Amino acid sequence: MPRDSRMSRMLHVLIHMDRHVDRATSEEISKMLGTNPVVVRRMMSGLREKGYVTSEKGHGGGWELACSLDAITLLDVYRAIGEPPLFSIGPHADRPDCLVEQAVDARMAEALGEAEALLMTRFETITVADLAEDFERRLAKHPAQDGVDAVCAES
Amino acid sequence: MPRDSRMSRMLHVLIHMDRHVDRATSEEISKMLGTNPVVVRRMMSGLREKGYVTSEKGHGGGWELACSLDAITLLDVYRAIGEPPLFSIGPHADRPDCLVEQAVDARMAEALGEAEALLMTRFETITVADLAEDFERRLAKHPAQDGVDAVCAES
DNA sequence: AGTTACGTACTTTTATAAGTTACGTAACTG
DNA sequence: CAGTTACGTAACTTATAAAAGTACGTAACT
Repeated sequence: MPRDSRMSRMLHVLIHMDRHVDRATSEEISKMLGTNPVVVRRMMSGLREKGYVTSEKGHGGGWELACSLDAITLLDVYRAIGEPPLFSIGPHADRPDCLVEQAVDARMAEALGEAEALLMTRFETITVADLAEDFERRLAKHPAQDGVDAVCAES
Repeated sequence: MPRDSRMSRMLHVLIHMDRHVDRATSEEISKMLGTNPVVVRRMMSGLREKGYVTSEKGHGGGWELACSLDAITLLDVYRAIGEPPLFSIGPHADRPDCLVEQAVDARMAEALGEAEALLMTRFETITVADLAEDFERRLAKHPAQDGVDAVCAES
């Protein structure tokens, strides 16, 4: 199974919307991400529910940022996309009968839980605005490519 | 894709081999885990390469523990099964052209890397013997089920 | 020689993220 | 108000990577 890239893609979109466009349709965003408008709507609906973006139907409709990027943390985005499973390792059975397995799984879960907690605190301290600044710094170091060309050539 | 449960299963096997049997064939182990002997050989081959178990062919052959459980940490087992990917979230592209994406992915990788590092240090401090002790404690609290019955009823 | 059991290349199955189709609804345009 | 644009969403299909399974080879013992 492919790895879940929704979080990375949503961050990508948020920064683009802040820096490069006032409003964008799902169609436009989907071209930027190299995907399909329906996929975009699906991914962005979680962000809308949390109030980070708004959507308008009909002529001149599309998506718009509803707040400043420094008001959105990576944790917010992670939650907005539905807190997908973090780890690709884990126990074999949900409720094993074997006591050995129970002991093994409990300790593994403990260690994984600590790692998850750390990741969540890291996500909480990073705002999307921080990432946008990272981007600006990268842009400054790539003077050869100007403006939009350095951005989403293919994505 | 199903979640990778090899680590949990290998720990399970190591503890069983220490407590309940001197030597076990892949066939026997596979019944314990509810799987196929080939799967067992594949999973255990990494442990053999690291010297934690030995295997013998032919009559009376099978698998045997080659060291004490307190000499094996969870990190050792994680490495022995080939250090599989830990996370099920990640970037969409391997080497994105877009500078926004690069900035996003870099920070995400940093946070994930810290979580991974923490998990590795936790794995390093836990020995398989620690898990075996956890198991003994659980067994003491379940006097109704005796011996092997409390172990791998189905697994 | 016959049997047991590991070793491994190759094939099949399965889980899940991603993508697609189809159709509904809301909002703007002329 | 008819036509067009664009989001909303359920249902279905595809792609892909991990895991499981099959087949056959080899080593070791009786």
